[in-house]
Amino acid sequence: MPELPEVETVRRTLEPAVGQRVVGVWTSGLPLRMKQPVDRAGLERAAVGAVLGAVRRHGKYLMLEFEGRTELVLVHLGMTGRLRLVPVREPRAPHTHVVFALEGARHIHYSDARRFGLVAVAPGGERRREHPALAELGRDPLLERVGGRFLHEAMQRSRQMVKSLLLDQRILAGVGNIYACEALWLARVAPSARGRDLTRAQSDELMRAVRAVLRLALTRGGTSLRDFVDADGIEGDNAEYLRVYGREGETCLRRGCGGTIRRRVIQGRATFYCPRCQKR
DNA sequence: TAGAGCCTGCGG
DNA sequence: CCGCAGGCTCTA
Repeated sequence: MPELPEVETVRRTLEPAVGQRVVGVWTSGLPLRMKQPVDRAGLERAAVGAVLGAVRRHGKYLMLEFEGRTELVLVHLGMTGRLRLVPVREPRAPHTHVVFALEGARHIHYSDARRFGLVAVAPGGERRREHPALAELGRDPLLERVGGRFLHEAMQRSRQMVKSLLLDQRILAGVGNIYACEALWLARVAPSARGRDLTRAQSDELMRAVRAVLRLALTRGGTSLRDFVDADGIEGDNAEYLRVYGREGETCLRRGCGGTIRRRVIQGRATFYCPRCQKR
């Protein structure tokens, strides 16, 4: 479900909880990603009794930092994860796996039907990369200055298709299946092109396109195709602005193109593109 | 570096 | 019933 714009939308809507003290933690006991049970004792150590100091994000990961604590809570939404600020007496929605009880009027609920997500404890500050999930994370296109030169060089080291390289979180952190398709369309690059075959100019263009589609989606509160809602339960509007994703068989929206959008599977992921205006 | 696997829910 | 889903990880 969630790529960078959706995760950033959740981060922003979670901000009202900053400054509030955590008074308790509850976990369902069911395992999340890779059948890892949530470390309830770790969550208590990291959060209970402390004030939420900040909610940060890198790529698709959220980091909850607590004042005076050396550890942080790492959250990844997987495909169906939701992090919501709900009224204290609201019952837990189905598939709720973690609750942070705050001393104010609202609690933080993490729910995740498919349980592909992650809620874990990691070292804080500079040592956070010691957590395996963060160790190899690449550059965040909206938090760091990332140019076409970086992308171009990273792509030289592989012979994968450019679509797969955009999804590789070790290069750019935060791009997922929807925005990879959208950025490739915007940059007029075929998803099946080898990344290492892109010129430096194409890499510049692609990097600009990546940033553009992420930024635009963010201004619309993210893309809600089925599951995504922000911390207040509100859906994003970006789905109506997608140019290729999910539009198989429709006419290409590029002015004067007239091609027909196709769908093909690349590395197990549905890939939408216009064979007419996206170059190999 | 493909492919399977992890899970549940939805729509055809 | 079947295929499909916005992600990641482990395996051959």
